[in-house]
Amino acid sequence: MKLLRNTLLETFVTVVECGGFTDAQYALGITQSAISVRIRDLEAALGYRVCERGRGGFSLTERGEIAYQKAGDILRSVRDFDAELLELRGTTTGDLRIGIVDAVNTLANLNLAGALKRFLDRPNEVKLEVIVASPTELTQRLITGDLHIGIAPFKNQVADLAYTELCDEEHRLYCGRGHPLFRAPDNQIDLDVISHYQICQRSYGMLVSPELHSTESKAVVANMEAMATMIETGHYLGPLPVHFVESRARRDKFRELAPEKLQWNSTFFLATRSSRIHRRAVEIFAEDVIHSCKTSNA
Amino acid sequence: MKLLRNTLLETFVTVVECGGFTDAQYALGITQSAISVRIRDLEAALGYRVCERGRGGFSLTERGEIAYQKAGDILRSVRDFDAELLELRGTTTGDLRIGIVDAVNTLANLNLAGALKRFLDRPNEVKLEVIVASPTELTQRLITGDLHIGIAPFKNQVADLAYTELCDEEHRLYCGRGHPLFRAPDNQIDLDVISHYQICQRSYGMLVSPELHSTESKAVVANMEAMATMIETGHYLGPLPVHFVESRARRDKFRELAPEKLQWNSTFFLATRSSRIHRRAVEIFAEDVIHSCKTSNA
DNA sequence: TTAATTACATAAAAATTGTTCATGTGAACA
DNA sequence: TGTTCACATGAACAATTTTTATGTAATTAA
Repeated sequence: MKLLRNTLLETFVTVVECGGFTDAQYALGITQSAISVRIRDLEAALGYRVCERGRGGFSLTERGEIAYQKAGDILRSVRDFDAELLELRGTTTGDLRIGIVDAVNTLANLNLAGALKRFLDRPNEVKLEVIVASPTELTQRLITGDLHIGIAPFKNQVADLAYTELCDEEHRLYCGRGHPLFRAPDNQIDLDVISHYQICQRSYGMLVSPELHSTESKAVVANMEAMATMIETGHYLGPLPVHFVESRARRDKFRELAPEKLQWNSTFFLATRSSRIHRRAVEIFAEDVIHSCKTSNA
Repeated sequence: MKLLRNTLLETFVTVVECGGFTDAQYALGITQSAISVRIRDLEAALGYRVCERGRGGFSLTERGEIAYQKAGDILRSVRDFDAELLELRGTTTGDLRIGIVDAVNTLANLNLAGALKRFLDRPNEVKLEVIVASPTELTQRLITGDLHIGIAPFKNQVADLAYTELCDEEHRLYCGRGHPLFRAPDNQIDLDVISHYQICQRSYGMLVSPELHSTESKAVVANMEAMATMIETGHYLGPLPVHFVESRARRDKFRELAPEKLQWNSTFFLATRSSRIHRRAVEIFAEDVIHSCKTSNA
């Protein structure tokens, strides 16, 4: 590398260490005449002679001695400087603010924890920040630049953001222990029966089954844990992601209703700002998420 | 002179400081295309982009920011190095970066202007730079080599720096026109009375009168002008250097409080790095300051 | 004393590097 | 929809650096 090109000083130092021009030409890989010219130029620039040479032998002058010491010092710090700037080539720095919806940690296909591990395992100095919010809020904060990356089932996609499809999340309708339908036989449950009961909805309108659309719901919830709690009361039916129920050993507390007829998917996307050029950390983490998602689905 | 020729870094730093290529071409005295090529080469050498540019505006990338900081550092030390080697020739050259606290220009005993005149009157090619900062910041920048000489009331002296005492600065407590004490007769003012009023303090803890220590102050100020302004409001008492008040024809706007009991000194020092061998310019200017200080006190 | 050798200097030619000029491009603005 | 701005790019030219070839002075060997 040659950020600070410094032929004169390097030549001088090498010549001193080789004890003359003749040996230095091999060390430097140039001809003896080139060295002669370089030393002449150095002395012209300095305004004084740095060494005595010729058939009589090689020796530093008094000032040349001082110059040699100082040249060694500066060359060392220049090399350090070069190394520091080059190291930036591999290092990722800065803040990385990621926004997700709640309950993604059990979404096996997405494997967010895996992506984070992958990202953090590489050498970097990134400061991570993860926030949980609704898709609508995530969209807003991505546009303003408040977030760098959003992971959610974005249903209404906007032009300012770029979306990459990640995986599907399967939802079914559940009821809790105290609910009239909890012990009802499967064959007695159909859409018509279900429509007689209160349904608890998620507050952002993307997890609503089209079949249940007509039912007016009195309970609205903005969080997966809250939804589970509402269903556990036995007063409401409600949709939950399958992975959410299965991962928490709660199968005995919930009952799937008409699993053949009532199941629907929401698609998860990774979103970033499309306009501005991304920072390395953003690009790399996006790749990590997409990679770990593919791996999980394979 | 250019012992360490370094067009790329210098171009980069200049471009950053000019906020784009277009202005930098005048600062550097080359065409815009040359700049474009140089920045391209720099980025090729580094392996990453250092800045975003174009019609959309100029901005450093994340890494570019770091590179810019480091480049500035190395360029400073390279200039110092050049100057050191050149001084062996006999003349004084290079950068001389001096740091002072604010409001020293009216400190008669120090006579900084006199010292500068004396220095500049001698034949030399030194490029002067004077910056104003708090003693704490000056200490920091002296240690890093960012500054060559610091002049301030250094209270906490560190081992890495060498201090030479220069002179004392006398402080007294003042109030402004609108203040209740402004027209109070002298014999009614004592420490007890004073302690009932708000006192505005300097943010670096060296100009606080020991007698006033107990009083809790709600106003803190980092600059002498700001202190004067606060006192002029009539809401605060505050310490000011005597020379500051007297030199500005402001005696009628301020009133000294208990001048016999409340006066205290801060001692000004000249500080340089003790470890490293000084450059001629540094040594000579230090001598000039000390000399003009002695002359003023005589 | 003279010839050979060593260690470097120098001039001219060749190669390399850097700069300018003229023109192109794409984003933002009117 | 065209214009302008800020930079990119290619070709021609200029400057610098290196090599090649040769010269010179100081030693050393004969």
